[in-house]
Amino acid sequence: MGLAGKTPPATGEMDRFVSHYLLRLDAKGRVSVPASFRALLARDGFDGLYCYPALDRPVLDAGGNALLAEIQSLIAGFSPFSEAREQFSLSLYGTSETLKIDGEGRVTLTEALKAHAGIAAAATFVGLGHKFQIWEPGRFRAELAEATEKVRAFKQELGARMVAVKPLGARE
Amino acid sequence: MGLAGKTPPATGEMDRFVSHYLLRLDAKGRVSVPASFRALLARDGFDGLYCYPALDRPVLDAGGNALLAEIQSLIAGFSPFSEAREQFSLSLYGTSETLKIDGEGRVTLTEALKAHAGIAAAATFVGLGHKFQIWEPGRFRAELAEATEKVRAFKQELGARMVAVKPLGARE
DNA sequence: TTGACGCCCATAATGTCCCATGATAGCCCA
DNA sequence: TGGGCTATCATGGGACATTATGGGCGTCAA
Repeated sequence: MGLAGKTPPATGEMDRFVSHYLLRLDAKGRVSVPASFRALLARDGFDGLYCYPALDRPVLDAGGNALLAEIQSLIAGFSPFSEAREQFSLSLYGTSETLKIDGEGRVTLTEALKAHAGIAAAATFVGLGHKFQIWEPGRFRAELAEATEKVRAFKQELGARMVAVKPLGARE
Repeated sequence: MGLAGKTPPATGEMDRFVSHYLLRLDAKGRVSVPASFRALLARDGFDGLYCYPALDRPVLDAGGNALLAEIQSLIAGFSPFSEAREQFSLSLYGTSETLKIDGEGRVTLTEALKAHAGIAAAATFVGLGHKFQIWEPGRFRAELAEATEKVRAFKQELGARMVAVKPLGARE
């Protein structure tokens, strides 16, 4: 599908995962998936939650068809029987879970998933646009601070460069 | 972005956020979004209010599709699974909120947003063209004074330089 | 049996919707 | 040109829906 509008978003609804939420796990190990995320997954036509441990950091990537499509295209980019393709398929598909979402909008993370992210009593769900991540709250705070610092530095550098290139009245 | 509008602006309507308004939060924490801003958001085809804490100052940036597009294009510049993309998404989308606008044109700022801007009892909405900002009134006054001073100085410098380069009023 | 997991209901807190009010600004018409 | 009439706006508050969370029971499999 194209970039142009599709299903008219309902009130305040978005076609991307945004914001972040801190949710607690109950005694049975269940966590509520934020309502806004659930709404997006439903609109995306995905029943359940596609989830896997991120390759290089202690966090879980999750989402619906949009995420699945991205992974698919990544793997499709490698030649059919290449070593790389096998490895990517194995590490992405092989460790993925399709979690069931119960009537109240909760999921139960597997032990492997929780262990990878270091999640125990609570989890932070963070929207990244086409997908979202699930972090151990403390680690999320640290990561957010670091990421924000990087973006800030980038913005300043960008701003400085613009001024250098267009000294006078560079109007948009 | 193009200058040409899409939907013909009605009488006195603008295709940019301009001017500033001081609005109070009610007991439930709601604030009215200035009517002229709402009209622009509606014309922009965005239902709700996209809002996030500014990177380097105690202010909130807000807007509709135009603002969203700006962020999206920044992130789209990084390759799908790159570290940079993940961090930019985390910081930009992760701290964003899509606030719902109620039937009376009000929004409820989240605690995180209010904390970042230092907003408690009132807020100043300031038009910045394709987006607008939400300030704590006192801070806005101070910032405005400072900015005005800077612009004044810059204008004088610019005027002097213009005279040197293009002696006679070369206007667009 | 003993869990692990599915499905159901209960509840407190929050968020959303709807209607009411006073103030303002714009408009029409004499 | 002035004077009121009305649509719009900012604001207040109550009623109701949704959310996150807790816990009860069966079922199916070790």
